[in-house]
Amino acid sequence: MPNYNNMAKNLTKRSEDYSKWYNELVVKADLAENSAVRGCMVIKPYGYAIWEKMQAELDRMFKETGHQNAYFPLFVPKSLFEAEEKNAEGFAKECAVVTHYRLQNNPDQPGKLRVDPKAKLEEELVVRPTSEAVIWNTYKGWIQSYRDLPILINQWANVVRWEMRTRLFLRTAEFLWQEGHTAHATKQEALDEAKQMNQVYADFVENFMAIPVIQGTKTESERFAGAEETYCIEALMQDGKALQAGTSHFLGQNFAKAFDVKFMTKEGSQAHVWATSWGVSTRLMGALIMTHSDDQGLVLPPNLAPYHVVIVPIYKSEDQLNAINNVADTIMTSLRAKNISVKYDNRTTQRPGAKFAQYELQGVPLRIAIGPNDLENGTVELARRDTLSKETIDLEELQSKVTQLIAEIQDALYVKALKFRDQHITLVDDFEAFKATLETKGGFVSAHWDGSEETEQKIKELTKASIRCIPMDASQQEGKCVFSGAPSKQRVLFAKAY
RNA sequence: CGGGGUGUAGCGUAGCCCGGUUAUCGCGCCGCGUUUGGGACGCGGAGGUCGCAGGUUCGAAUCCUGCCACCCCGACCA
Repeated sequence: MPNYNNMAKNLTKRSEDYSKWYNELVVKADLAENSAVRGCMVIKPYGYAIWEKMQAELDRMFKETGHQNAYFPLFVPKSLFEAEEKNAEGFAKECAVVTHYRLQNNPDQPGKLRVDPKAKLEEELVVRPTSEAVIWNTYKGWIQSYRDLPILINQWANVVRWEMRTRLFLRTAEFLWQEGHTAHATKQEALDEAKQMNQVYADFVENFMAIPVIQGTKTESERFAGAEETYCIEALMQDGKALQAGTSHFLGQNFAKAFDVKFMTKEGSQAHVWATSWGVSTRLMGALIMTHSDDQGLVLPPNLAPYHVVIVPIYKSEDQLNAINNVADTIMTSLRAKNISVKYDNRTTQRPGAKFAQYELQGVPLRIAIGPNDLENGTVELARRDTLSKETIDLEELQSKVTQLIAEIQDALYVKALKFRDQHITLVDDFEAFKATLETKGGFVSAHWDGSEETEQKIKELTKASIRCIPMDASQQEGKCVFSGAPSKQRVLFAKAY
């Protein structure tokens, strides 16, 4: 029996039946035998359906907060890319670069192609690792007056970061995400926007994905390249490692200055605009898996499940199947009337046991089984995925029961994850305990820090734990740095992270 | 780019040290039949450049050399 739990806890583990498990959602891209394009993933329909649910809800939330969608080019001319120095420096090591625009037949190897040396680009194009450069270059032409502000735009796109090492879901070479880029007349407005969007992420991840998060700010060394402040949401996975689930950056005037984006104020003077950017990616699907899944496979919160309920018929004869089909039709009509999505699996090519196992692997929240006994008694068997419990209930109660359970499961998943997370936040005041906690228990360690980058680095070297965030809601408290003993005003959260 | 490991059917593997019939087994796949309340069973069948190139040999999955790819650990990172 493969240990699916380990796979759920740690997506990086390679194991006998690993592929069978994640194959429900994605497969590793197998592009070409000697291709350098590795660490990309193919998102299969079932996995993509989950992503679409996430997209739809985020999109709704963005629009509710006044944002609009737009789309910007994939290619960034090198000269634009390097305009904001810190940003360019931060991403330079992981850029894919287009140098040519044409292939031709290879005279030395008939039937093969080669890059046409005459088709060299005058200026190389960087495949966007993020879109600040392209977008700010564009905003420059859109902004003249305070009347043009704010600009509140989001784009759904793919980006490429040529990481040295990739991890399925968590760090693929190409990934899907959304990136919001806003421009404001005042510093305060931009700060409020960055915080607001971090709050939107926190709400989405907690309420919709049932994953508890901690909001905070990043230390300078963990900050986004080119940002003045990075807000983040941090989640804890079942294996005790932290995962950065989303970030929202206050960019100050760095990009406005780099791209010369100025506007005329009400008072008639020229000023640089203030900026934010914020994003979440398909990495959230990794967070979903590593937070909720168990030995039998995925566990999906109802909000994200491509279908809430699956109906499996159990029959011996064709007559029975026909009778069950009728009952299933009635059930589907009744549930769909309550906006519950239902799949009826009456394939004759699979046996019930195989179907049960498949839908558990897929994490479908509720399963209804209808068999000969149920036909006789006017009942169905209702099983929930999160607790793996089953009960027999009357058909008349089904609609209300399912409606109630869907809300209950969404809630139960969050509560369970929250309990686990809270049990894995350990307050620590000396370095020995700090190390011991990380070794034996994992999770977040809440400790005092003297605020110096040097201490942060040393701790990382010694324990592999980094400062995940400086929590936003933490109370001020006098203390001594867990490493240096220097005075500190607030605890921060350390953890080993993905 | 450093340190370690692995490449045999769609997936997972045995065989390799010690060279010798037609390359092993399981899952999956196809056909027929019996089955169907938790991943069915029986019988039959299809599927292989043994990572690639070269060498040694009467003979190479097995030994030698070179190359390539992938995995794990580091540095990098959402």
